[in-house]
Amino acid sequence: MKRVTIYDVAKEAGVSLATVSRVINGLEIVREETRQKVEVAIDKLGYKPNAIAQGLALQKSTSIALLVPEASFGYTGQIINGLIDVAKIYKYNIVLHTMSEGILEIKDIVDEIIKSRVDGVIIYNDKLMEKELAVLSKYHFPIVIIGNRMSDDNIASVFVDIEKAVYDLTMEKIKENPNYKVAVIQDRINDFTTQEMKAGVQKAYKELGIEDEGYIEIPSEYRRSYDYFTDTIKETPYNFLIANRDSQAIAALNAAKEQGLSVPDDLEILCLIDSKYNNMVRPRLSSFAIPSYDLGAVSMRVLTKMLANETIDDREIELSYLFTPRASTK
Amino acid sequence: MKRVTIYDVAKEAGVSLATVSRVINGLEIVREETRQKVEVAIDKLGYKPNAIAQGLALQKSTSIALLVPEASFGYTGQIINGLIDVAKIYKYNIVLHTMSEGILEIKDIVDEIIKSRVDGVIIYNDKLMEKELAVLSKYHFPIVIIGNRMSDDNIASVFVDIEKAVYDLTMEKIKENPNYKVAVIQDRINDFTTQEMKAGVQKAYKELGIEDEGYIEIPSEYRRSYDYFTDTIKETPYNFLIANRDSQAIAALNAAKEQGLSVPDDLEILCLIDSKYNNMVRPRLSSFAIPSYDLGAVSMRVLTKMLANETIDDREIELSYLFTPRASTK
DNA sequence: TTGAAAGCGCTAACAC
DNA sequence: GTGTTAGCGCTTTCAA
Repeated sequence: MKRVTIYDVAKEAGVSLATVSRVINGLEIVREETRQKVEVAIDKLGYKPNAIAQGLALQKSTSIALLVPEASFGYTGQIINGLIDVAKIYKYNIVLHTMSEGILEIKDIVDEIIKSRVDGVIIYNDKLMEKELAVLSKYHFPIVIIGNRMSDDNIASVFVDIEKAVYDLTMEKIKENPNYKVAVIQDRINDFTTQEMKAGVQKAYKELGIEDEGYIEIPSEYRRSYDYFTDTIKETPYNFLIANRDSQAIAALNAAKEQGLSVPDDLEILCLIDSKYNNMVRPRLSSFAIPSYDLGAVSMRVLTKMLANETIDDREIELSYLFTPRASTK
Repeated sequence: MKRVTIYDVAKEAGVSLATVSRVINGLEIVREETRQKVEVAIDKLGYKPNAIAQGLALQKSTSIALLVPEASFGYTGQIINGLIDVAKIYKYNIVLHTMSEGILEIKDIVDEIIKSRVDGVIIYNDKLMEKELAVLSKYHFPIVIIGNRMSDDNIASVFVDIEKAVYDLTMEKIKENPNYKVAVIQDRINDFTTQEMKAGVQKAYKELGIEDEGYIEIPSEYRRSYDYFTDTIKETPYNFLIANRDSQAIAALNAAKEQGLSVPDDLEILCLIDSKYNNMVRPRLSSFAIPSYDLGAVSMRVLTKMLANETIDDREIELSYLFTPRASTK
């Protein structure tokens, strides 16, 4: 079963391959009658243009790369869905790459990606700090970062201001009652997000003249945060715990309940990411609904603009979260 | 910033482009001295072979397509991780496609995918029935199906025998006590899996001479299975509920507890898919640990064999699950 | 409006 | 061992 090429169609229709090319690209300068002939031939032969050859001739691939951290598809999944929906509209394919734990530097991965000749790349980052991402600006290559705020000639970003979200929340709590103790729980998997959250609480406390308050580091001897909280939560000096992922908040929630604490009366718990599981635990988990689908969709849209050389008014796009109170907070 | 091509390298090194090609492809017939020159030139110019052009010349793209149902990345994520890890070894790129709810027939999607000139495709299916997948055999194109048992000249499959898993479990229960009532909960999102599960219970019951027993259909007026169970679970005639996803089992679990039933004493609940959330609810959820990472990894490995024209001893690869009892079953 | 031909960057015979 | 050259399938001037 030989693949049918543009030559076969041309021969079948009795025209030149240039004409066939014009027809499949919808150029207007083809006489209606000729177009008909070509279309009949295309149908008859079941011809599909070879995207690879088109890519070579046009110097572009109509595909973009998506780079995500490994194994975290729970949250990333929504981002990917948003991204794919927009990509479909603009007829881009998505090539998926994952960043395995510390095997390669971001630079090496991006080198690999660029070599594969995609037209652009979207990086979802919840781990790398700004300085690690700085190398990206050396590439003369369209890049969109999800998670961090940064921009450059060929870099745009889409993000939620986590630091501000946590700051606002903390402020609200300690304004009501200056002795109220708010703390962020370390998320070992997401260094970057952890730092953002930590900066948020600490900024609030600093304004009250308190230093280095509001951060719970999970000691490395604990493999699971559940074990840590089981050991410590009864004596925790905090009234309000902020976790990144739902699973961390649930771990704290379970430990608290099992150690005889009442949530939210003795201890309030909240997580940033809103997932369906937030509604499945008891008490139901309050959260910031971070618009993950939108993060993906907006990123892809921005990238298509960059690829089309459209002017982009803002290369640092902040999306807003929605505080969603449920039963785990007062 | 012009892209550097093989010609530039050839000129820089003072050799022909054929020699450069040999060097980058690691062919042995290049004199060491020449190789050095070429490598120096490559480094100096920062040359990377253009994968698109290589694809054209070689008639292959070294990328494969992955087709998954939309929005279900929770479980699919592990499959993707397995797949990517193996893909990396064999230097394949993965182009991600999703199957939106009923918009297009599988045939149309696969047509699109083939047009993009990937070397093969892996389809994760939890929805389509065998007959819907049958159209795939018309393609002269390497396909691996995850989920269903099927094979053909250019089709292989990797799956867990869900029907058997459910059958075995049901048998065990009703052998202990013939009056024990086991039921499978409909999963509207995963028609195929639902049918497999249903067939499993019903086969067991049929061997006892009981027809059409053991299946709970969630009426369409209920948007969430939680609401359905809240209304009905107190009067449920069943002792043992089998769900597909963790979220369904958790819904039943919560409803049961809230309606005053004790799990597992009054009612046992179990789900097929093992996720971290199984350990986070109380009582902890028993499950079949379906090896999702392995499903992905094995599929990719099989596909690489098909692409390399290696002989494959078995095109229908069954992976085994591991029953993982926790606190929600006796 | 259509066709001829060059070129996109690379591989692989085939010569030398 | 290395160079020459003909494709791979398509787009796009430039002529006709």
